[in-house]
Amino acid sequence: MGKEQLSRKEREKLRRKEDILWAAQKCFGDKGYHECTMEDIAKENECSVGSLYNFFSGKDHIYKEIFAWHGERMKEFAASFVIDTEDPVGCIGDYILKRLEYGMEHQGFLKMFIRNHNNDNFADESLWKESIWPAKVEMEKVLSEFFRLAVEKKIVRADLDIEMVISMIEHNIFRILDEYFHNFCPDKTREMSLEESRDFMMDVLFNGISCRDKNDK
Amino acid sequence: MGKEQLSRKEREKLRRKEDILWAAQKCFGDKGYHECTMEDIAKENECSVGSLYNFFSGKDHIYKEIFAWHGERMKEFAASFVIDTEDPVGCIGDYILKRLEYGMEHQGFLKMFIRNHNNDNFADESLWKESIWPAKVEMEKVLSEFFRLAVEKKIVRADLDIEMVISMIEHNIFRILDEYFHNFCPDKTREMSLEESRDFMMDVLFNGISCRDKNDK
DNA sequence: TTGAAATGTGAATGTCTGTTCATTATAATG
DNA sequence: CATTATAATGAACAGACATTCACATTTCAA
Repeated sequence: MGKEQLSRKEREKLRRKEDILWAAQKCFGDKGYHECTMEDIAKENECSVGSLYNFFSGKDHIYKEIFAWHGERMKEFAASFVIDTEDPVGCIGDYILKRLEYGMEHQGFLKMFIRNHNNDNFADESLWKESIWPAKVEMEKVLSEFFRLAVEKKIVRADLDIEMVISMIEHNIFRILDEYFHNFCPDKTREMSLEESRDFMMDVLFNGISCRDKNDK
Repeated sequence: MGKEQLSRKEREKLRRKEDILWAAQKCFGDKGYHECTMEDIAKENECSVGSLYNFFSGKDHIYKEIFAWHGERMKEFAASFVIDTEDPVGCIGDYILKRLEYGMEHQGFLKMFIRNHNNDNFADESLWKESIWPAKVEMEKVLSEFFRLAVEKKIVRADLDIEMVISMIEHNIFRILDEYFHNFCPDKTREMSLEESRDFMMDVLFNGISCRDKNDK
């Protein structure tokens, strides 16, 4: 990303755009696309409704920009992984933890993401296909490579459909974040760190829940 | 449910109500609460908008009735399970398959359910708490009992938080149904029966993805 | 300090859609 | 068939909200 050809003016404008995106992300995340009004966003950003239109052509433009922004981020995220051929399982653990951390840092977006995944909001196929799908593919390629290595090293069973396993992991990541975000059930004061959640998930995934032959693990 | 104290009139009225619920479920499922208009529902049900108001007080009343209806169904579903103390794992497999079948039979509702779970639509807490939560609890109690037995019989590891495992299973059920409903990725012609999906999920869950000591399972 | 360009503002506008209701059609009854 | 009760209809109404725009405020170079 060429950065220094921007004048101060331009940089300021960009920053203000990102402020709006941030505020909007929070609103969309909390309420969903339709329940979130332009006034909500304006209030969250401490500006007037009209101002929003100085930066974006409309509500769905804002919505799409949020996805585009994170699409880029996710691609960078995928590209940032280095493969440690000695320890593919460690890499997988790393990957999962980083995904969880990203989710925690961007709650608003994650909620938008999950909702959109469930086809909600204005069902704009292109939004999904253009911004997020390619990034998702990149990320899954990374996992895929780790698993290829793990199978090669006979750490992971060779008889499984790895794409399925990856899909399970992806959904599990959302499940964990889900449980952090929602508090449907405040009676369970399940205080678990992201690391612990990750470890639990990997324990079950790799070792299974069956007792081992002798006693148990 | 006392059934025969209803006159023919009343039964007809009830049937027409259920017709509307069915049509509405399809629309809400396809489009989500806000994108689905009363006219959509009327069209789907082949009647006029005004007619809907002869049976329901408004749009959200219809929405809530759908949840209430399925809440009842889910409670019956939970109550219908008989515990085979000899084979808890078989029971678990049965449970999962039946859940998948129910999901396939009620796609519209399932999509509504997932959306609502993600806090979308008109965020009416009471709807969730009153109709679905109790039913969900009942269903999870069934699974819980199966697992208690399985642990007792030393089939399943005793060192795991079973509630977590159940949560994983529940989400996996949605994941599988999700993949059946959506076709984001039409290149994968992954033709898998519900049984196969269930078996895959249980294989991974019980045995894990790691290679066994000698070779593999 | 000044004036012109950029940015901010919120009341006014138009559209979309849930709801109502006067009217028409259908069914039930004797 | 005549009469009454019940249900269906869709045009009209009302409110919510995205968008616009005329005007106010700020910024900043000269």
